[in-house]
Amino acid sequence: MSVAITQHKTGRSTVAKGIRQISRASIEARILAAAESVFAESGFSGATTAEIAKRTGVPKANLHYYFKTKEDLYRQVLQGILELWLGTGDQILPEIDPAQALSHYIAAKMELARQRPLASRVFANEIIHGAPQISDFLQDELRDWVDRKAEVVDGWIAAGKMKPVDARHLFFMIWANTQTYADFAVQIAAVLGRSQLLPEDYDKAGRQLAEIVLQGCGLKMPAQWPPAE
Amino acid sequence: MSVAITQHKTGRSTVAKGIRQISRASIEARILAAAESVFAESGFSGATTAEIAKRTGVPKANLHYYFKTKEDLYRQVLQGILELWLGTGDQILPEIDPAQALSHYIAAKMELARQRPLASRVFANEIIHGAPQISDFLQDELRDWVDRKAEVVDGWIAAGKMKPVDARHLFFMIWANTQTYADFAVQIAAVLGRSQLLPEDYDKAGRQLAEIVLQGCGLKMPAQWPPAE
DNA sequence: AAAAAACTTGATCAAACGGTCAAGAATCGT
DNA sequence: ACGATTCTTGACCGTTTGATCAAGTTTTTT
Repeated sequence: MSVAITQHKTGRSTVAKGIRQISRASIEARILAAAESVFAESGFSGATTAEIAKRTGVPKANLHYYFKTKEDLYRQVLQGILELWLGTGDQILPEIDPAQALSHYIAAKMELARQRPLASRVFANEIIHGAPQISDFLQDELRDWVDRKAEVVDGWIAAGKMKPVDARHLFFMIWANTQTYADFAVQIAAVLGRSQLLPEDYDKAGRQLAEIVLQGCGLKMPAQWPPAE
Repeated sequence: MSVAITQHKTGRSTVAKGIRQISRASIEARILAAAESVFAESGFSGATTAEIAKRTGVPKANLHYYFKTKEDLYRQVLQGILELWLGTGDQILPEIDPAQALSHYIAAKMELARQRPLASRVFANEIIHGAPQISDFLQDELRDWVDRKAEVVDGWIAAGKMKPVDARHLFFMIWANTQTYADFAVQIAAVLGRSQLLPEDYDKAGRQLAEIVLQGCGLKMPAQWPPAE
């Protein structure tokens, strides 16, 4: 019985603690989402904690309860974005067909630009202003990532599967092109005479980028576009 | 004699006025240069008039004598940058060979990224944050520019001089790739394991971009790279 | 030479902002 | 049930910043 009670108690408190954790995680997530949109719109300096609090729907003091400083909040927003960055490119492996791998990567990056343009803009802003918070990430994780992927590409080239190109600049090309449709969306929309970019714009951009990149690497477009999961 | 005196006076005053204008233009140019670097580093919100004044070497109050407000100064910095933007691409004309025209354009844009990275960053920052100051430019001048150039490209395609590609997305591709080496220089340098980008990096990037773009358009690289003026 | 115009600059101000605090409300552990 | 912990919030504070001003200096005009 004491065991039962203890179990009951333990069960109750565990559930309660679980609920509190979920609730805490939930409000933190809401703050982070609001912060991402404000940082994307205004940059780090232009963003105000008051605006982030307002979009979250909590008083400013409450926001500072969950995130000590604005910089702290900004770092955590960036953290989530960096995980997105390295999360793509899992198909770039020696045993995969290069045309398949590259078109898959391009499609995934373009999809990210379409679905998470705010994240892309926060990232871009951070880099443009000298990457004060993420220079370690760039020099360590990202550089390693590129080194590994470049080895794969070089392997394809050595095996005669594609034309010789500089693998690193190839990645820069794919990054630049896909991110430009998130970061510079207003410019592209203006030139296209639209108020905002449409799904078909991203689709066309991704397809043409894949066509030109693959062609430039001496590869054939896969029959299916966008490539299957 | 009165004529001579008058001439002398007029001469003196004209020269004096000329000197004053030159002097005024000179200090304004120094302020604009300092402002460009501060806006590039910190964005519009992050930039302070105190820092701009400090880099110019004048008291803050003096800066406000020449430029009424920070926004005013920012607009004039942008103005100069927009003129750079439209100043390239003069070789994209119906009668020019497409391979020649495109490789020339790519080289010119890459050269701009190398020589005016601050300008590129100020521009990028403005666009990322919604282009509050230059949406008119994007919708009018830039859109017209692209419309005209796209017609030229479409003409080349119709004449069978190059493979059919979407001309607008082709320009977006060139812009994205060249500007990325200015805007994201710290990221690219980090991935390449350098402290900063070297001339040879820009050179390699430009050459590979031209190779891939031209190949993608079914064109041959010109014998000479970078192309002659 | 003297009045007018243009320029310089230290001091100052009001607004905005990041962050704190204390007091209270809600929830949790036992 | 009740003390302890966690959370909420309006009020408040020190700093930063864009901008102004007034007093003075230099240059220009006549």
